[in-house]
Amino acid sequence: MAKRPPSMFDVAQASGVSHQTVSRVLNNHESVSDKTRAKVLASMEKLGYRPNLAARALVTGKSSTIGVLSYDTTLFGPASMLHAIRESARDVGYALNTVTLKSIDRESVENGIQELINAGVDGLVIIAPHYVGDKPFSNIPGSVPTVIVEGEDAGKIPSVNVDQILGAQLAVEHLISLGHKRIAHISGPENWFETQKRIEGWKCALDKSKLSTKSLVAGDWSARSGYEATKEILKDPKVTAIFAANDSMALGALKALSEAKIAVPAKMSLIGFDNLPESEFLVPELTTVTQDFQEVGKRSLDLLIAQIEGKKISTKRLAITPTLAIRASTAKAPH
Amino acid sequence: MAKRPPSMFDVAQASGVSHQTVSRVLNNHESVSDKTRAKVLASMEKLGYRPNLAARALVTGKSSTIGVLSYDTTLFGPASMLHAIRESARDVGYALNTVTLKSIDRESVENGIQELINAGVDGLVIIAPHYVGDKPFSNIPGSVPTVIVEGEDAGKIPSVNVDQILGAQLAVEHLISLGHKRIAHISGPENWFETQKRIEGWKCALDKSKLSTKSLVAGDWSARSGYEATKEILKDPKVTAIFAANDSMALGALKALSEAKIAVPAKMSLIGFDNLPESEFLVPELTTVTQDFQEVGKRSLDLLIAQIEGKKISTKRLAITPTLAIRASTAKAPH
DNA sequence: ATAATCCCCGTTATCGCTCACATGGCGATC
DNA sequence: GATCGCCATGTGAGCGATAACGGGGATTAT
Repeated sequence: MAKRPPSMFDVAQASGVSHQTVSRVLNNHESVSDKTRAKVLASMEKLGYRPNLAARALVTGKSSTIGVLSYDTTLFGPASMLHAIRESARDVGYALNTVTLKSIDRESVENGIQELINAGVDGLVIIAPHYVGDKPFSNIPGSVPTVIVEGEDAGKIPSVNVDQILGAQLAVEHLISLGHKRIAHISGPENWFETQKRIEGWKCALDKSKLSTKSLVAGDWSARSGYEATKEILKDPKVTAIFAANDSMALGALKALSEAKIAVPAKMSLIGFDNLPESEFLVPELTTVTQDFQEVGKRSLDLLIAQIEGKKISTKRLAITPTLAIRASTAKAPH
Repeated sequence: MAKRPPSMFDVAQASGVSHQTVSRVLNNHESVSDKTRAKVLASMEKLGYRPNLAARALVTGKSSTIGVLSYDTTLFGPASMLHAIRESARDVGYALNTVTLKSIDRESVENGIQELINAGVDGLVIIAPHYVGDKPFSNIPGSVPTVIVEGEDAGKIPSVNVDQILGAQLAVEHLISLGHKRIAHISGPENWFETQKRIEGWKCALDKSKLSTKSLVAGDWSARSGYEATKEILKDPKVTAIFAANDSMALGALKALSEAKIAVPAKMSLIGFDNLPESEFLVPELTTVTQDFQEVGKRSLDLLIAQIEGKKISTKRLAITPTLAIRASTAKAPH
């Protein structure tokens, strides 16, 4: 027999004031004398009063919830991002309503967005690492504050991105500086935003040094795909360095190289992307690019909250700078 | 100028019925003629009507949201679990409100629970891999349906667990069957539930075979800690096999063994726990224990929904059976 | 002493929905 | 043909909070 939990009226009655005064205390309204405030707070404590969020949401039209649309959250990147966003959101008093997509066709993206909007979120964070075709996110009502993370530009929606091109350039230029001439790339799946940017950075760095041979094999972020891709790459004996678009694929590459009895870094240099906590403990320790997910999460939430609170936003495009962690898997080119 | 979105009354007016009829259509109530139903649905479509969840939650007292209390969701285990729960929840029409804990003292656990309850969740999934001291979760009102995942028994709260003891036994017995006599264990942090269970399974298996030497070093799930722990273990030259309590630590162990020039599995067998997607591509491929997180998530949600809907629950303790994935990192003991 | 001004607090309406109950119509029953 | 009963629909209340406005009492100004 769960009896009805105490409402404002119960608290009001218990402390001999009106429910409105209770509401004022709750919202830290100023025009309440210290004495009554204390009285009300005492009654709230005594009765174990908890405000009913649904009722508040109904009347204010604000749910104090932000919606996050994401993709496979078992992957290190999305998981870290989500975690960072959650932490930031909690700090500013927002709950999270997360929808994860299984596939990323246009329809499921729109469904996910619709679902979140129906749930009454105050704002939207879209972790959109894929290209979804033309007019993405067209069904977001203009009234819903939105931030896009790691996604393609979508009109005037603010976005936060790690500078993927720069990250790839850092990696490849490091290899070039070590004297490598033929640097293969294991990319992510074609329809990912990050994939394209990293390819672009890789190509750009090669072009800058007039290295025209660009051997590219696409993976799917998994270790298995890195393993397979590397076997493919090894058909060209001139390749002396591999830039994998993430650490998992680099790990798979390591296995393929080991099976082919090609020493890393003596005969082949290898570089990854993401800096998994484990990467430092691979054999050999993996040189990789570090993205500050924490920072991305924090920044995107700042941007979102600013919109929700109706503040003017100065920067619409925020780029986070990645850094290179140089470790043992890269060395001077052989010869 | 965001004008007010259409409400039931708008739909009612547009289709010439009462708001109550609209409500009935919305909730698939039977006593509505096909003709009016169609008419109402058409108006809803035309006006772009979306039910206001907050209003519904207010009057029904149900939010169609379940709360999840979890720990560091960047770890593979919790992340997978969370993902599975989210999928299952969505399938049955529930949203998720997740709170992640930074530390796991009793107070933050209770705060987290309180926070979720205040938010009006219909049920609670507590992923509680730690021992939190006595009377954990004591502040959960009896009226809030709850399921504990991977946690210690807490009175009459239903729980779903992977059989960690069995998992550890499988691992250790596999090593024993290969002739290993001295099998060291790298455990997780002491205050984790899983740590204790895996230690128990390890000890139990050793006892069964009358192996009395039990060298145990505690790690913290990280690759680094596995690396350090292994260096410690190697001080005893009689150890021929290591059972690490998760794959990340096993990966760290691999590095320490490589540095000590101890061949795996020729001189040392190594076994992990979790079966990370990457583990199959380590060098050598890692033998490990597989937990079906998907299943755990699905089962726990079933249990929760059953409670929410007031059904009788037959099983209060659900154990999921782990399996052993035998790969290249384990082999016959040397000599 | 009277008017003006604040400060505190109460009254009433409202958000969008569901629940409990009332009502009208039509066929079946005797 | 009057009674019953069921089906389809409407009416009114109320969920628990905030918003807008109104009003008494003490303080200050005139």
